[in-house]
Amino acid sequence: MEEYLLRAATNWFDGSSEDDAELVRELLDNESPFFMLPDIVDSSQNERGFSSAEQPLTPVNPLVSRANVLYSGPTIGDIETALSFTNHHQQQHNDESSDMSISRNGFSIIEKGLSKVDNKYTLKIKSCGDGMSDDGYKWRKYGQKSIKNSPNPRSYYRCTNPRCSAKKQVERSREDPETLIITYEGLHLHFAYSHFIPTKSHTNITAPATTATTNPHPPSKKSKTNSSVSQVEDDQVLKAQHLVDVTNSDPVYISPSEDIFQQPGGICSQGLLEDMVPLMIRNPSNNTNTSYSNSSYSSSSPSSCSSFSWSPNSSYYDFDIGSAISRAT
DNA sequence: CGTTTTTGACCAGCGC
DNA sequence: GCGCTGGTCAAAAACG
Repeated sequence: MEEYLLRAATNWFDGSSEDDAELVRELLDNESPFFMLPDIVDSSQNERGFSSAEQPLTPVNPLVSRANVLYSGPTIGDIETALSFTNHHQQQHNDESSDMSISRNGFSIIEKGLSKVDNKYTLKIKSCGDGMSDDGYKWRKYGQKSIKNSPNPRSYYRCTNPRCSAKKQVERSREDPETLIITYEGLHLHFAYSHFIPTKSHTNITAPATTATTNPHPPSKKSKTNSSVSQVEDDQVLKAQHLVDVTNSDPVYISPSEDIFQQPGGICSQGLLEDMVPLMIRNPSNNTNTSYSNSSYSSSSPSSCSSFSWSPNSSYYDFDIGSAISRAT
């Protein structure tokens, strides 16, 4: 299956770049700690999700249509709908099963929800007690800044996957010290690639009509460094968009509020922040059973792309999410 | 010893 | 131009 994907993916990139092929090979490596196929990883017969020729190709085709979601993106309305669903669902879930309930993890409630500004998602969540958040990705802290007139520093994180440009900032709300403000930026493309599954018509590459309206990186970057990062991201986005439009010259937007809910276990499939953010707060409690399991993966990297866990054992005043995650695991 | 975190320095944008 | 601020870098320290 991997060879099939690689061959097809190489075709998607016009076969002009070995780097592209290398990239796809890496991204499609099911043993990569950065990558998993969430729809099948929870197979009880195969801990790693897939490895044999028995894995049929046809079931992945729906993912192609789901890939169209990537750059059309959920709207705030979708997210709000999802959030309202989550609150209801979580209540039911807690009634039925208490092992992973949010309250037992000392965390929490979506207090103020999610907003989107300049293609950045700002998530405000209220922590209970000394709880800290872990959105399921492995982040590397690259900076911390004291904010004027605020006792709480802001921490900067990058996705540990070198191919991925996703970033987030975490700070504690000035108004409410129990509220964490997490700002997500960029895309978990290394995860998204997994869902660009080819079909028989995969040679039909068209220019994406949605680029202008869905480009996650508006030309508002300030610094030189940001510009270079933006360039890389744009490059990745362009590559991904080639993939997105592989099978459908007339992309159909699939509302996540309809589509993701139909997935077994409600697991996020795209891994894009636009999808991950609403999803991970929508369904934080039932991903443990489907979390990535790979003994070769470093013990310091607890996260799978679709797992979602809270890390209750951390210092409230340290305000260091990354450290909290590491310590908790 | 390799990896991750810390933290001061540096840089660019912005307002005055 | 200058100072402030936010974001990033990178060397040192800490960690496992």
